[in-house]
Amino acid sequence: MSYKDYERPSVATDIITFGIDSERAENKRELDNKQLKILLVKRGEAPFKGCYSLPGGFLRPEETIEEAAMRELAEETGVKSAKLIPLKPYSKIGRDPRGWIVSCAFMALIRTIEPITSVNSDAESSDWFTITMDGDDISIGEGEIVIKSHEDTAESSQLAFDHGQIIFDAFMKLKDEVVNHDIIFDLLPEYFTIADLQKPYELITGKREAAANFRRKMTKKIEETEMYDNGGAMHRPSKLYKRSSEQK
Amino acid sequence: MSYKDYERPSVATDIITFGIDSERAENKRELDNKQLKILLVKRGEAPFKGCYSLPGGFLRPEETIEEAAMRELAEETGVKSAKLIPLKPYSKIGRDPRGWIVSCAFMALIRTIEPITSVNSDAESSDWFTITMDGDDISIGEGEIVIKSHEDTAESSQLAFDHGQIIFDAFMKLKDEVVNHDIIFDLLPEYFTIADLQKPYELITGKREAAANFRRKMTKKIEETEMYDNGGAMHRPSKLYKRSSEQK
DNA sequence: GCAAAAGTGTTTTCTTTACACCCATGC
DNA sequence: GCATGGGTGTAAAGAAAACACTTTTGC
Repeated sequence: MSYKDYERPSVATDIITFGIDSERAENKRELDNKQLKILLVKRGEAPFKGCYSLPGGFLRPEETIEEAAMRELAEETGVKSAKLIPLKPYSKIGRDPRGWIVSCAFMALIRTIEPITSVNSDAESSDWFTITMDGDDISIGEGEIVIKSHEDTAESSQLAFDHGQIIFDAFMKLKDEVVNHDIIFDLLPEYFTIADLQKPYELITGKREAAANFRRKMTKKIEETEMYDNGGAMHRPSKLYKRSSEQK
Repeated sequence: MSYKDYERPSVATDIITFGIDSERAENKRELDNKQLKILLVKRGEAPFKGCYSLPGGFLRPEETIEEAAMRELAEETGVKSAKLIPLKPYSKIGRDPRGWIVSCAFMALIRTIEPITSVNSDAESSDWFTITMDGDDISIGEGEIVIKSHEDTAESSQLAFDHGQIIFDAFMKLKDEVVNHDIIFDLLPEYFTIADLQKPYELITGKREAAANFRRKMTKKIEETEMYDNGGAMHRPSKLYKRSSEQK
């Protein structure tokens, strides 16, 4: 019996894209409001029509899964440049009512959030949603979607398929990677202030850092430049830094 | 156009199994010789007939990829109990000469190395091979197979498919998990001495640890028992410890 | 007694934390 | 001047590394 005689599943990929959004503060004294956001699409077709889901789609011949993930992300959301990090395969029986579909999930990290440009036929609309963590529970948007760590996350939300589980797993992985590796830099533009670094760090790890100490912890990993940033704010302008070129 | 109209790849899984092997020292004064080993099978059929490869096989309907991995591991090598950790999907075009095959790779950790019992038709024989790391290069067996970090690992060895790459990626992941999480305990039996803990730790991280300091670093994570271990060795017997029950 | 490993204690060094304080900016 | 964040200094607390030393075992 050859391997070709086995039945084959469809292979899909789902992508959870993280980005940092900066919103100008109303008060010119204060810092920009930063938020961690993820990219969701509203499904325009069954199954789960009207639900939110992660962008994704099916693997095609002559492409790797990474290429498929980048292609789907661009098609459904217009995002073209991202760092891809493999998550894990999701293959539970019945996870997709359409049939036997295995999804290889990826996390994508982008440096700047651009307004959504492109939308293809599968998706009704795609948009950025704020994601926050409180303890081990995750909330998306204005409290619309909550993923509790100790529940069956696939069922407990307005999210399609097992995407609640994927989002939960991804957030935990992101947190782990930020703490143990230097993946936070993949969420920042080339030049950034130390506050640009600290706020996202805190949003993801869930821990407040003392500014003076955080600065020292990071100086090993960054280089200072001769540029300054001050969007007309009423306080001392901040030096711009970049990731140090060694030991990347 | 429905998703069903797309061509589908075959989905496989490959499993890299790590275990710690203890060999009685000849000198009754000395400690057991411990080695990190991985499980390879010698391929009995084309392609790559005669080459070594990771155990693995195709995903079947009505099972998850994790279940497929455990099933294939048991069928090809007799290993029945293991902790599975997802690696990543391997999908490069042409990675398998038989056709379009995507492999979801897993790492499996076992607590005790048993002699190989079962061998199915696909594999000519399966066996444990010592794996060592020197810098970023990895050697398998008695210097028979070497995987260099900066070469095209898929080509440079007697390993089938892209399994050299998978083994390399897995070792790096194992090292990372041992340093940053407490995954070393999944390679040990329930009760162990501190030396049982230290030697594997050093083999995987590639760093020697001072015994007194290593002990202190680990005491937070383990509990002592009232049992002692001394295989008739000419030195003070060691207390047996177990992983602490909290914060697992 | 001897060699080897088990285990404890102490000192030094480095890292993390907490907190006080000065600097620069726009209004 | 004032509020706010940028940035430096310093001391205390905690963790990691280095090293000396005692304990226990089988022969």
